[in-house]
Amino acid sequence: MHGADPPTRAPAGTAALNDPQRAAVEHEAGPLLVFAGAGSGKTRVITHRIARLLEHHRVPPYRVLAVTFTNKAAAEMRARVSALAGPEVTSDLWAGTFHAVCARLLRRYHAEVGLERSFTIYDDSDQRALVARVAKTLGYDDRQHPPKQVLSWIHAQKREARAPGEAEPILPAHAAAAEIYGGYQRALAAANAVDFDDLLLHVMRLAESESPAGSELRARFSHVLVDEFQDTNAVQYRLVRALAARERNVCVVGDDDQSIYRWRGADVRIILGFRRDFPDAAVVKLEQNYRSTANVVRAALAVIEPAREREPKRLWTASPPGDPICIRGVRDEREEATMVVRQVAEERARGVGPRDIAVFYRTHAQSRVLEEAFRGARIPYQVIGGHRFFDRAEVKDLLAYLRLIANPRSDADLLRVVNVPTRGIGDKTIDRVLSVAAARGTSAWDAIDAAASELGSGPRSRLVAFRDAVAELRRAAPGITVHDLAERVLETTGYRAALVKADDAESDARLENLAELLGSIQEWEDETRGAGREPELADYLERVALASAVDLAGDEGAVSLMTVHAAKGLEFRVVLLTGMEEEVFPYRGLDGAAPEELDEERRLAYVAITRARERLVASFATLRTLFGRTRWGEPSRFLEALPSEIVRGEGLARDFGQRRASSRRAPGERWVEPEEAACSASAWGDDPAREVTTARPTGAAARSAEPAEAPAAGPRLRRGDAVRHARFGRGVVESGDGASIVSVRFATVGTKRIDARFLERAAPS
DNA sequence: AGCATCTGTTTTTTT
DNA sequence: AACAGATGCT
Repeated sequence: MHGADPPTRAPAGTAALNDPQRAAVEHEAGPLLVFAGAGSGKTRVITHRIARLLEHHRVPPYRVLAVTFTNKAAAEMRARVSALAGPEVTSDLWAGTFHAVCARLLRRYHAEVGLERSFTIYDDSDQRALVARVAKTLGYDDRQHPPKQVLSWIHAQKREARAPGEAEPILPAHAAAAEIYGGYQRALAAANAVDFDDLLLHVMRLAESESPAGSELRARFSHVLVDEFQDTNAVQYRLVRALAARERNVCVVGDDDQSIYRWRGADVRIILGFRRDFPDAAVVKLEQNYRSTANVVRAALAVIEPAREREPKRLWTASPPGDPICIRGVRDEREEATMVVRQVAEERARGVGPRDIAVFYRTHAQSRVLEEAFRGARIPYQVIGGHRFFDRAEVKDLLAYLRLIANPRSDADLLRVVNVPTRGIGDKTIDRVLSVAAARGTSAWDAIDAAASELGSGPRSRLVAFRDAVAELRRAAPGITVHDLAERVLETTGYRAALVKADDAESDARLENLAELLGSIQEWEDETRGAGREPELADYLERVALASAVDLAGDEGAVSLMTVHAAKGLEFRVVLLTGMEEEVFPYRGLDGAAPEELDEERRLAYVAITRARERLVASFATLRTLFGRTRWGEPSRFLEALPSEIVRGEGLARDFGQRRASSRRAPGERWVEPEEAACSASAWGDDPAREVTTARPTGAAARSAEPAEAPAAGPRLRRGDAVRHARFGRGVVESGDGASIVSVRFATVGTKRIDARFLERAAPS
């Protein structure tokens, strides 16, 4: 499913489907629930089923809705249906993520929910900024009500389809949050904007309503198919139920073992809800895995089986055992990165293509060391997700201009660019405009004229000039391509000129990024025309707003680095699973993990393992620095769970037992025998550097990177302690709780932040 | 207005 | 360790 690999294992054609697959494909009418184990040919079933609906049952393509987890998956589905049923039918097929499908429907039914057709989709930072602004207007202190927390509470409400008035204030702070929620929704409406949740909520409410649009929506699709159903939230489910209400031809496909998005409102119990709402649903279980070797399947089962509350099922495979699971203990994350790079080089030498190799980690923070190693080894790689291209300031600026042109009422965008580049529109002027807007309940754009009359002539003329510049671009927009519009923005706003004038390394980089953005716009326009549609600004902005990490990944011949979450739905010949230590994976936040959370980690590990077709290499580090903390790590319980007969390397369960038993090893003890550590001796075994890299640190003096337990720290200092510094003299600790850096107020030089090692205790004055 | 600096803050996972 | 946001300074 990743890259251009055709499905090689299960042959094409309906005849080649196995029994349950065929049952799911040929299921005639009415609700259908498919439990699809990892690698069980789920995508085949969905594509064959759609092709059959189109060909055999003569269902018009525009009456089929297929919801996928990423837009890339939708595109692939389209392509595969085309291959089966002919290309002409699939352009009218409705296929996309919940969000993309709803955005498209909203462009049609915008008036019914009080939006203009050109509404803007607010991303995370837009949302947070808006919450902060609303909270401030309502007079709330942002320390007492941090926008981030308020926003996440608002999201929690919206995921349960609760309007501001219906929200449940459990804590006192929630009353404030509820009020902010109300103001937030009003501000969105004034800005002709929606957030991600609104895309779903608006359409759900419409589809459940008795309005003409509601009945139209309920009759619109004769068949609704939902992939990755286990990660559906309450709103998404209600939406599906409503859209399928008329004909009840709803087919949901999922795997409760792969439910990994509880934290954003997905609820496996939705499957129970489905069975309640559609008691007559046919149930099909796809249990044969075609993707992976038997060893990989066994490993995956060993990890998932202890999970509570699983749908009874039995994943099996007819594949040969294949290579054992390779487990590698390394000293720290740097050595892990070295190991990963070598393994990749070895796989490449064996003829495995770069696209067939993936490196997984639990959190994005782990990617940096890996990236450095890849760069050092000059191996092409791409990071999926993480710090995104579209997060860069200059890219956001240009997009903000484009969004403002499409929808001038979008306050978030106006505020972002009104003084970028600097044009003498300062805080005072902006405050004026905002307070007029707030007083009238309009957007900032609509308040400009009224506000301008209250301003002095200088600020007024600058503000009006900005308004006219945007208005002029807006007039020009329909007549030119998106690319040319973006180009014109850079020219007429002076944005490019400002960067050229600055003439330093940073502005050069920014210009390059902008050139890249322009190039990608051009590329998108070419693609869109190639698909026979006229590229429109609104479509482009929507695509940018709703693209997932995987959607944005190029198809270059590069090794992919990604979080396990991003790997969902993908597969690779070789998977390198890094950071397999307790606390890292399973991830343990500050508070101890609840059992449900641990189960989610378990399912996440299951997803990770089942991505591998041929080979799985898992690594753990004795010492890991993450989020600025260096700590000892123990091998993950998910490694311990693996049966020793399918494992090679030093991952045998009894080794773990020994290591557990002796929490502190004897100084100088080697716990990695080189012969054992080498899963394939060729690349890893015969390296002179191995002595250094695989031996565990011999006591505290071995390296400069020390674990938190044995820091080379000065005295443990607390607030109020009197200290002495060689140069600054006497001082008093102002903050710091035993950490190595403390803040000290000196009599001589004022307050300094300083490493505790340079301090000694002094007698209290 | 704009810069620098400092501070606190944050890091699970994302449409 | 890295970042964003805020504050204070020029």
